[in-house]
Amino acid sequence: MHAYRTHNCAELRASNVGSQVRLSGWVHRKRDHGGLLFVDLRDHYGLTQIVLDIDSEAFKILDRVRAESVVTITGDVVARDAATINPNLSTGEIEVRAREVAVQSSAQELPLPVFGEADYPEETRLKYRYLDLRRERLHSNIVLRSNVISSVRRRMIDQGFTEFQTPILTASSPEGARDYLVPSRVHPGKFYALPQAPQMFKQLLMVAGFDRYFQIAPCFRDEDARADRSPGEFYQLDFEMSFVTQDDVFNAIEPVLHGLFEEFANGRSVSALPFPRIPYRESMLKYGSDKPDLRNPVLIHDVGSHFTKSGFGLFEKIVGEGGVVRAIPAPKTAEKSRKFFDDMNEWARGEGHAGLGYVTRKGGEFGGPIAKNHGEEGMIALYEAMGLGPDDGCFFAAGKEGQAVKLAGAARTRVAEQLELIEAGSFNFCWIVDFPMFEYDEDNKKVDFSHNPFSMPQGELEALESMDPLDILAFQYDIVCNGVELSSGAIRNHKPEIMYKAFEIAGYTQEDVDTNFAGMINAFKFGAPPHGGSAPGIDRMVMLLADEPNIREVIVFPMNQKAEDLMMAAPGPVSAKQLRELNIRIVEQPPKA
RNA sequence: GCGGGUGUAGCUCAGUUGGUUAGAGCGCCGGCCUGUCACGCCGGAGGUCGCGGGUUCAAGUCCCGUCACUCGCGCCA
Repeated sequence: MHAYRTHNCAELRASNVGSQVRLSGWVHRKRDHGGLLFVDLRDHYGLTQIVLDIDSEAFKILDRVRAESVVTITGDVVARDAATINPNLSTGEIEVRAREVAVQSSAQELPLPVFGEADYPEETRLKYRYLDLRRERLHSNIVLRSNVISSVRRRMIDQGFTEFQTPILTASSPEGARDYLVPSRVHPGKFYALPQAPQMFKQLLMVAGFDRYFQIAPCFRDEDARADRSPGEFYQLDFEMSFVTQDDVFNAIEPVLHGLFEEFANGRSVSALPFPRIPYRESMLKYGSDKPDLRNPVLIHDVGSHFTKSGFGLFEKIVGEGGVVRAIPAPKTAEKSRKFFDDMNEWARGEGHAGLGYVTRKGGEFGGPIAKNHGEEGMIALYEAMGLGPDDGCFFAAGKEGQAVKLAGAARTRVAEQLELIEAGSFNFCWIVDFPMFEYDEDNKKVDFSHNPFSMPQGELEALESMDPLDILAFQYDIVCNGVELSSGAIRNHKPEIMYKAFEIAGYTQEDVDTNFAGMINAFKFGAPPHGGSAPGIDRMVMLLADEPNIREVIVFPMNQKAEDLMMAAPGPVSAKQLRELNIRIVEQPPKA
């Protein structure tokens, strides 16, 4: 008989009754009846009930061990009485009557119970991650993650992509985040950077003629965390394709994402192919965001033209000064109290906005100061333009365009949450396309790249030379699901002369480009194919599929919000010897340990 | 860097207007129990109320500061 097990803890059935078996696992739960002891033995696969009689040697041993100790049980599979069958357990028709017990590892009192579904503080969960990982929800999330990754890999290979590994110790790449730096021992004073993404490498692989690249790529960015953004490191499905247009990229990756989400949807619906394509400007107007949640049916309207001459002086003034007025419908709110509308306004102020105006409507009757001053005739025209009904209320975000768009977008989300309008159980995908190539940087009073400087401008060199830079669009796109940005991508700029020109518009010289992006710009001078790609975030996809609100729930060993690993105690100090070898001196002592 | 929330037993939490010895459930320790599967019953141990200062006859509770965790803003395409 095998030293540890003949079966796993989810395997035994009525057909095994009569056989002698050996099981190993964790003591999940004990139920001591004095003369009789039940133990739920747990492993990765499931639970099996062990029974021990008071007079057995095994009883004395198991009676003493605490929950989460690891034991090996040898015994006989017996059928349960009809009355004691547990239908909630795959092994519920049988139990194992123990003859021998070996304690492989006994557990101390636990800082974090494994049994049950209670919530525990993040700090405890992270410090004792290996215990948290034994718990059902987290355990199955991590298994889901593994299944998602192998499905992605299979689907990409089926689409003709080839998997590569690119360097982890490299030079800074052109993403905009802070780099993680690694000091070089061999070159005192010089540093490697961990890749924020394998951007340049994948483009160089296209130059090298590999045609279709992908990688489940670790990416490192030294930026602060969010609920959907793990600090430090994350994984992308990074891919790149040669001789493609934007539509070719969409057509290649859409079936992968669609198939993947269908595979793990578990009854939830997935947007039909092809996914909707929404121009950036339209998205900012209708959804107030470049990552719209299409499960939310509320659409924002640009209504400034209704207020060029209005009894409501504030909006007239804002429009007159070049500002905008955006309306956010609040459908079927006739029965909502005044408090609902006032609370929304209060919330907007709390978010740092000047306020969120509103109009109420009940049975066709308008209410609120805006309606009163603007006049019924004007309100009817406004409602007709938006297609709103006799019991629909409406909120207004007014001011400078940037601010108003932001407020309108946030209000759209909040209205839908409050009114419970967001469709449950669906994955709604869309592409956001036609991002602007440049934007005006208010801080530095100059034109700068709005996203990736290596995107191909629509219209190429001719556009760069003839158009107002702020009107130039790029072959740059984002894929969004349920309001979560999965990734951005682009058709790349593979022509040095266009690159130099684009950088010139953003205020960089040819020399700047040549020094900072030497590897890539040189490569483009020796025959580069047109190419493009994208890099959907793996963690975020798993998060959506697992229906988890926090990205830590789908990462096996995550760091906390302050980018610390509480279990491994990282980051930590290093020895003086290590620092000497690296020619590094700490100039400022940290405040305290 | 900024703003919100939280911090009381190993864990999850309650604790009224500031008022007696700070409670409950789970877990732990001891005892009882032969059919439980969140087993049940009896008993027990376990507390720097995050930390520091202040107000007060009296502080878990009020005030100031500080720390930790977390959510958001900034940042991150």
